[in-house]
Amino acid sequence: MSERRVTMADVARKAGVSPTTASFALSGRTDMRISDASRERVLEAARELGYRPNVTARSLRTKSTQTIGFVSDRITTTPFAGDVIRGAMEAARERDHLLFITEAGGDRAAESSLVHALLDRQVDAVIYASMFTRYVTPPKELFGRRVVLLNCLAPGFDAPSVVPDEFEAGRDAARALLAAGQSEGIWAIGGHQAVPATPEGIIAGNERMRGLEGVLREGGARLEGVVECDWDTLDGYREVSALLAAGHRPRALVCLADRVSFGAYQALGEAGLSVPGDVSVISFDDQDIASVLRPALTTLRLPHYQLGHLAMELILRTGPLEAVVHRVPMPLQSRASIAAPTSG
Amino acid sequence: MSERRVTMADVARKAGVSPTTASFALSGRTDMRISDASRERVLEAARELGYRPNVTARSLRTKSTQTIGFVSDRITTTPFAGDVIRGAMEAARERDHLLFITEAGGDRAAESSLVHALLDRQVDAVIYASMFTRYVTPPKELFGRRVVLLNCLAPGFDAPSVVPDEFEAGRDAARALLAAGQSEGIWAIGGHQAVPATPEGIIAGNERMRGLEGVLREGGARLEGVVECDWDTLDGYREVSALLAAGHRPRALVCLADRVSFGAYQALGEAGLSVPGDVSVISFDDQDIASVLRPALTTLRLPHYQLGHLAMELILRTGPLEAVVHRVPMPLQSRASIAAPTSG
DNA sequence: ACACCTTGCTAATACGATTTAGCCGAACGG
DNA sequence: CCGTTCGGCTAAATCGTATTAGCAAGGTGT
Repeated sequence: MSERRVTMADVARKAGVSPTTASFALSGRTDMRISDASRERVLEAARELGYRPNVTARSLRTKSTQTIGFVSDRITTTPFAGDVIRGAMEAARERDHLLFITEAGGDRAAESSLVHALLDRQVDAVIYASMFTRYVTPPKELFGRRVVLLNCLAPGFDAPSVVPDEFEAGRDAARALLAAGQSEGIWAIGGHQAVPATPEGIIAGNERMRGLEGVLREGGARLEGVVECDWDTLDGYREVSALLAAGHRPRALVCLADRVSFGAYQALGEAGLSVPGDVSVISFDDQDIASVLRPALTTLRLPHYQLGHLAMELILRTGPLEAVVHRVPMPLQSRASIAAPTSG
Repeated sequence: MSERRVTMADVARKAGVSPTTASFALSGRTDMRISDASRERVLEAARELGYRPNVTARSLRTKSTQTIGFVSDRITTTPFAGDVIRGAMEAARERDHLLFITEAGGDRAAESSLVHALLDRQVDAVIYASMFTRYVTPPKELFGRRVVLLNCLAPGFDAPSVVPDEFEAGRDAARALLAAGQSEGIWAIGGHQAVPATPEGIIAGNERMRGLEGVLREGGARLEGVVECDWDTLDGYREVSALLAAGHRPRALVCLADRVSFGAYQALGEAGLSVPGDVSVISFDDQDIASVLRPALTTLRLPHYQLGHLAMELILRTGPLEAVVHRVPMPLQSRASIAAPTSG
């Protein structure tokens, strides 16, 4: 890319020393003795010439490119968005690293070839990310490499995982409801089964439900019912409408995803029920719409940024990686959709 | 990263030829004569050993890293999202290139240091992107480099720009309204002025308005009024409420951004007006919520993916880059928010 | 006076590729 | 029979940096 860069040889020449001396002076290493005078002259020359080391050339010897690869199935979809990348990027920047971003779109062959492309460029490590929490089997090219799994689990694959703490989030949802005085007429919308149309239910759904039911039980309360539905707006709308049509009068809805809440709002509105006056609603994810809805939705936020940040931090930590599962808290976003039950 | 990679020397040894021969055989160059037999043996050896060239080592000589840098102010915000990156990434992948993604968060110093980090890694070119269409002055480190400006314009900076065709989108909005029979009581919500709170209005707003008014005029129609407001949901809600409270009865609303439409929907709903029965609504951007709203919003889509894709295509085209402005069409997403005017 | 350290530096090599220059033998033309 | 060409290969240099090995000068201890 255009005019020749200043090399270390240029700096050495200008400072009147050998490249070896220049190298040691610039890297600031003390195990080789360089006089203060020489060191000063080298640094001065480097400054004047605007010298910047060529990282790729350096990596030939040092084996470190200060570069990390990021492989994901899909980064563009709503639930698992750019915040993950941003978190990883900023953690990388704090340590002068740069991030290659790739996306395989769920195609195994593409995934392999992207991993190769990364390894060909000598990345120091790879973040293998999924857009919703699930079990994965990373491509064989990654075996034995420095890898962190982001938002996914791979039993038998020797690498740490970073995932949201869905279980604790379920517990917090229950606590929020109990704290508001809600203990009866609580329905869960979204269910805990593996729903083919929305595979994030497999892990997230089960954990959230487990946490939720546990705390309700401890608090002497229980779910009045569980409605299975796909984790999308349309199905949320349909299932809550059906629930109301069947004559049920819930006091609180725990929607397993914000998209479901959005559908629930519509169904409740059409039935003339107000949120949170007649029905409290709490859900999970904190997508963008959650804060824009009227009333604003109380929800447990998927900590996208923190997930990305922690994954990168782990990678940049020196020493070997331990195959541990790191659970990142899902903070409660307290907004306007929860209230005390009306005495009616 | 772990076990030693197979090098070209290994391949040459196994094939019983010199590294030189191996290099020529593998690169498939014909200007050096290699017998078919030798070539075959080299390729076979490479296959058996699973040889992959070390791109960073190669780049030392060739000066090409097959690597592009992406610098943006912010990629995570809603309006200008991951689709841009995806477009750029896929275009890169088609040509075996990889993308460094960076984000400066609007900080000039951070921007400079990120550009340095990219150049230190010998990127072949840089995409300089803005999250909304505006005038920029790229950091001086990029002068004289191979650069494409994405979603921004920099007069005096010798590089091509890729931007959405806002003007033509304005014209298409007017055409859609006229085609539905709407020619009276048309209000523009959002205005064409530079609104400090929402700087995307500076270019996008003006162009959209210019196109809109032009076609209306050609069609013998005109705007009944223009309401200035910030490009967000809250202000859209307020201004449309105020408009209705002042006794106006618009037949069609052209909202300059989807977020404004969302607020307009709320205001119209509260006033007992239905979309599109009483009032047609069309807007710009096609954010995620546009298709989820009831009725689904007709809008002109910001072609994020295409912008990213074209920018990368330009970069990977051989030959020098011409400082031309490329305008990418904003396709009309025809949904349910436009209808013929009621005779009332 | 001699061996021995210490200080402060440089020469040379390595990293993994590409590329230039050149070598050897066979064929070919006159 | 000699000079030239051509096919098929290799040696060596190069890219920009890091690192190992070693060298010369001066001081120190005995």
